[in-house]
Amino acid sequence: MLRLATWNVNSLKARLPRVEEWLDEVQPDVLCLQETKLADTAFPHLTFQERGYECAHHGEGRWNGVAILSKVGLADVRAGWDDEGEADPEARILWATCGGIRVACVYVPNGRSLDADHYQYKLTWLARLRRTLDTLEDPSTHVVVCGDFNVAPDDRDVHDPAAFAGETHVSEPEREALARLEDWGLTDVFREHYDAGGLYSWWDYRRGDFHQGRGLRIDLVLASASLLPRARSVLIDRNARKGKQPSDHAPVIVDFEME
DNA sequence: ATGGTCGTTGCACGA
Repeated sequence: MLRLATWNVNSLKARLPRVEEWLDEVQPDVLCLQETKLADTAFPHLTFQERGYECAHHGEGRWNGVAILSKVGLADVRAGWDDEGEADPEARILWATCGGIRVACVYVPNGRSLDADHYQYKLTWLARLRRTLDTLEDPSTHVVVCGDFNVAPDDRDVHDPAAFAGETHVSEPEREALARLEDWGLTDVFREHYDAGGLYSWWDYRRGDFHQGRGLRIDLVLASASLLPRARSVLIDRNARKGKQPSDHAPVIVDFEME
């Protein structure tokens, strides 16, 4: 079994004790982290090496930052876009091959508001991700694209769809951009296993939203067709959202049956 | 109706 997880930790520096505790409990083989908010030189490699992980980090310092931790190999690491276009001004995508899976760890731009430049950046970013998938050398490879997509795929993933009208994370262009990734051959593993709404991965720190069950499901594990039938279980670990100094996101864990 | 809470080489801004 290969246990893969993704978790937006909202600052790895602030969250390191929680991440260590969680790693010891859950023991994923591969962990993708978003919003490390660290420079590469500040990444706590030793903390993870002690637990048997090889790590790759793509950071910029204050904001963003993505990492992949793996106990099952970490090969062909690529940070940022692998195309002829301009470098991304923000550290939001990292690739590595782990245990026979080509893994992309993504932190999709938030978008802020529908009229913001950042929203256009979000749409452009997602389209560029689709084009990157189109250029993968061997389309038969097992592929996982996981992370914080900042898009709720459908209204089941939103606690109050009416209240979100006109906001980011639920707009049709974003959902279409996500659907273009799925068109390539990726499937939202959680949705493949559960039809129910009301299961979320992010809750605003304010207003007691977590306690009140007001969240969004925006943290996704997308798996290629070859890998999808190997997913034995998928879980949003909402326990990790409880207690002292939690991230505002919960990890998503998938167990894949591998050879 | 409004604001609320986290994080950051913080004292405003992003989420």
